[in-house]
Amino acid sequence: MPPTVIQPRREQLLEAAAQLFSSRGFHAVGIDDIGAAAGISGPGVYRHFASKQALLESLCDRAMTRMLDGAEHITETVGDPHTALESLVDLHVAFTVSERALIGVWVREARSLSDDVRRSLRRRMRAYEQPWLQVLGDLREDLEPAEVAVVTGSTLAMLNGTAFTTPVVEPAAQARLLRRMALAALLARRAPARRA
Amino acid sequence: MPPTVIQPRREQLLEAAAQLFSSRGFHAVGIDDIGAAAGISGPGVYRHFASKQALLESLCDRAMTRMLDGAEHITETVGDPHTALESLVDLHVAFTVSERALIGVWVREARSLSDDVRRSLRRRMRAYEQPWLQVLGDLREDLEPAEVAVVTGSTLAMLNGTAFTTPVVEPAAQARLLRRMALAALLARRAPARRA
DNA sequence: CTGGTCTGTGAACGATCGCTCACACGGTCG
DNA sequence: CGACCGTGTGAGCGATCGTTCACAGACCAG
Repeated sequence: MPPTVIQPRREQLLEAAAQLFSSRGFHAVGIDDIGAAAGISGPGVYRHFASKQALLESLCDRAMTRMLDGAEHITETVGDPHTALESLVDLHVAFTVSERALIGVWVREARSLSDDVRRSLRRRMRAYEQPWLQVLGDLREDLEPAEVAVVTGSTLAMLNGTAFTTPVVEPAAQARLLRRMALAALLARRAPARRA
Repeated sequence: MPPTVIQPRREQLLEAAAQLFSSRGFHAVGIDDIGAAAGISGPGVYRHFASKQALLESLCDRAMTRMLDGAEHITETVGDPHTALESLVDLHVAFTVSERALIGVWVREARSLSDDVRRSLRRRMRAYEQPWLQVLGDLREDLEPAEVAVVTGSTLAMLNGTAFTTPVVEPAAQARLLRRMALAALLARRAPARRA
């Protein structure tokens, strides 16, 4: 990606809104703030988006689309459940470091969406979790399906949680740590081996 | 008021605000909503709290106080680092199931606090994490202090994340699952043992 | 009864904010 | 050139909402 590319105004607005919504919250950000952050001011935003809600919807839709794009790519190409799980974890970890703002918006501001849009996104989210449930269900025959869902959801919550804290180690090291923790949490069975 | 009132009005308001803020978000909840949920309406809230902000501050302060109360109790009574870590995990898991609303408010609405209040709470949060860092630092000599902080923060994020999803298994089973996952994530070392 | 405090109410004010509108400027096309 | 269109602006409208205010009933003291 070349530095300082002149992005179209619409892309600038989405980028600015992602940052602002993620750091200050949807309701605390004004249209003027978003416009100003993108180089225009106030009502000029409405030349590119129908409403502030539409901006939020575009952001959440974008986050979900990017997640789904990668997830489908995994399940087709991998056979071994264990390596498939590792690939899923790697993918999501990479997503959390490259799309921090989008994750923050999705996790914290989904409540500000209209009911039907939120339902649609929740459905797509379940589709994203589907390969996780599939693979983990094969690897964890000690768990009920509902428990598999809890383990998956909690692991994703851990990874997404990095969007709320300012990174304190270099991204690569953080990614390695998160990968290891996620796999350990996903595969933790009863009576964990206490080392002497 | 009918004699159904057992809790003082102030407590009812805090309870109502916790539920509403957690489910709908601070900015999306009106003073009238809070009052109505507590049996009074509108400006009557201002007989008990100076402002809507003050209500949010009371809630976050309460969440932090309850967490800190238990955490100090642990580090004094336990010597073995491993059992101390288990106690810390058990305590936080119990907290996430008993105080879902407060956690949801703290995690998602801390941005709506004034700067000084938020700083004060962050400082107390670091105090809460202190025993975690201490104990985990002893158990994980393979990690830098910064990495210990990342592991601790990610684990807490996983546990707190349960406040965002509707529970799908019974609380006791969920608590067992979370406990196991948290300990596995905290103690996951390099090259996790792949069982044959 | 009189005065005071506590807790509640409805009405209204003031500020914020999302959004609309009339207008302006710079292209491109017929 | 004139017409159109995409994109920008400042002014302003309308609605929401946090907050204040004047007032009222309950209770208690003297």
